[in-house]
This record gives sequence, C-alpha cells and structure tokens, in this order.
Amino acid sequence: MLISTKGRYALNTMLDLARNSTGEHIVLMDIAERTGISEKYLEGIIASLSREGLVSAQRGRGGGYLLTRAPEEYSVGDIIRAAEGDLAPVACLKNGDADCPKASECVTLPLWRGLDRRIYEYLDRITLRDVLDGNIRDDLPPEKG
Amino acid sequence: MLISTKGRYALNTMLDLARNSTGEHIVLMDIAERTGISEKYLEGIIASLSREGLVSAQRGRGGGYLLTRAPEEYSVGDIIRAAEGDLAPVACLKNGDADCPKASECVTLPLWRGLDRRIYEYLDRITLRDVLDGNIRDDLPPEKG
DNA sequence: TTATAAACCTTGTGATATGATAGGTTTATC
DNA sequence: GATAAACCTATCATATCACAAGGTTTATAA
Repeated sequence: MLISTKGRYALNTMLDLARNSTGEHIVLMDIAERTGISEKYLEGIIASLSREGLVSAQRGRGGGYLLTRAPEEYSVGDIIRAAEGDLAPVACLKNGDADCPKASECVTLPLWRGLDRRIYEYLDRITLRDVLDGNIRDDLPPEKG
Repeated sequence: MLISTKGRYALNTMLDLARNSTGEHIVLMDIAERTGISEKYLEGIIASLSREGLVSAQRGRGGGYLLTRAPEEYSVGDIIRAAEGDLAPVACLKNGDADCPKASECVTLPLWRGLDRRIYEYLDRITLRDVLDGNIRDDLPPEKG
C-alpha cells in the first residue's frame, strides 16, 4: 500500500478544516467526530501536519487548528507526504536517491524512477481546492481554471 | 511501499530468463546465483509467476523454468501483479472496486482512482523488452518502435 | 489566581505484512 | 533405482499499521 490511512486521514482532515473554516480554531475532537477518525489516532496525524507547517496549532483553552493557507495553495502531494513521509514506490528510491551499490548498472532503476515521477506529478498537480470542488476526473489530468 | 521485493525480484527473474534464454530449461539455483536472490525466497516468487502462466515449469531432472512468450509480449505490470497481487495504492481500491459504504459520496475516491489508473498505465505500457534494452526514459513515456 | 480546556508527549498493543529459512514430498530423467 | 529438479508446508524475526491510555504543558476565562 503506497498510501496508508495516515495519508488518507491527513487529506480528510485538511478537507474538514477547509470546509469548516470560520477563522476560529477548530478543536481536534470536532474533526474526529465529523470525519469518523479516532481522536487518539488523529492526534498523531495532525501533529505531522502541524510540524510540516500545513496547519497552525493553538494550545490552551480556545485553541485548536487552522489552515495556514488557502485550499488552492496546498497540493495533495504535500499533504500526503507530510503524513506518510517519503512516498517512494520501491525501496530502491527510499530517502532521495538510490542507496544501492549497483544503481549505475541497474536496468530497472529508470523504470522505478519513471513510476516515482508519475506519482509525484499526479499528486502535486491536484490541489486541496480541486478535491473540495470535485474537480477531478479519474480518466484525465485535472484542468486548471 | 507499493512494490516490495517480491515484485522487484519477479522482474529481475524474468529479465534473467530472457537474457539466458537458450531453449533449455533454466534451473532455479542458476537464477538465484546470477540475480543474488536467496534460492528459497525465489522459490515462492517464481511459483507465482508459474501459477499465472508467465513462465512454464518442468519438474524432475533436466527441468527448470522457461519464458512462455517473447519479452516484448510481457508488460511490466503483468509481471509485478503476478508477484504482488493487487497493486492498489490505497486500501479503498483493494480488490477491484470500492468496498466502502460511503464510496458514492466520497470526494477523494476519484483522486485515488486517478492515481491507480496512472500507475497501471505506466507499468502496462512498458514491456520486458523495453527494460532489457534500456529503452526507458524516466522523464517521458517510452516510445514504441 | 485558579480551574479548565485544549494541544502535546510517551508508551504500549494486537494484528498483519515482509523477507526470509528449514526440511520434507513429488516427479521426471538418466 | 539413484538422482536432480520443482513443489509444498511450516516457522521465524522484524517492521509497520491502526489504534488506545494516561500523563504534561500551555493558554484562556472565571
């Protein structure tokens, strides 16, 4: 599984924050209830989003979470990578580039790189706004504007 | 990890069979030695390839494995799916289609479907021959002919 | 200033997948 | 009938997944 619940829940969380944005902070429990994600599990996921600066967190009474940018300024790729870490489709491409001694002679490496690239390009081209608006065709790349 | 060692080793095995094709059966031990894959682990992987009809197996003395088709008639996708099973990038798409009760109202499902589709299309468009010949550009889809 | 409500932090846990290894069984050939 | 090969079953260590429990810190409001 390339993308686990972590990445999926992260996206659902961002969608929830976008949909319920009023300027006020949104508390974790409300997100958990609306999305159906367990409160405790969500805690860890939203911590990643906060660490990566995708949401801002406010502690104490009246605290909660807020998007730091407009929905059209998040790519789905950013969100998923924040929660999942590296999205490499094969171990050969883990942490940046080939940590394999035979990388230079490997005939399959270009194949994996191409796959990796396509995954990145697809996910980075779609914004949180696109998902919110249902502006995704599963047969063609999404149109801009 | 979308593709584990199973899929990668399966591809390496098919490449080895293609490169060392003489019409004679090729024994597992030889493949293991040349590819550096543990003999015992390889056993299970090549069993999947055999079950799916990608290689033919011959038991007994003089036995071994053979490709059943020409290298240009295998897609990389076929090979990897034979070893890995379903290649769904998210659990939502496991076994065919959405086994989720909220599939019809889900705004993220089209996103996952689009991702799934791109992965399939990329891997199905490249043949074993392309990999053998190094005919893969990691920035563009491979040209045919 | 103190009660409270919120995020934050550490640790544990059962289930499943991964990447193997060991050892025996069947089948075809020489 | 010895032998060489694929085949089959079981086991194992490690890691990741999806969560849960319980305490700590921080900011607000009474």
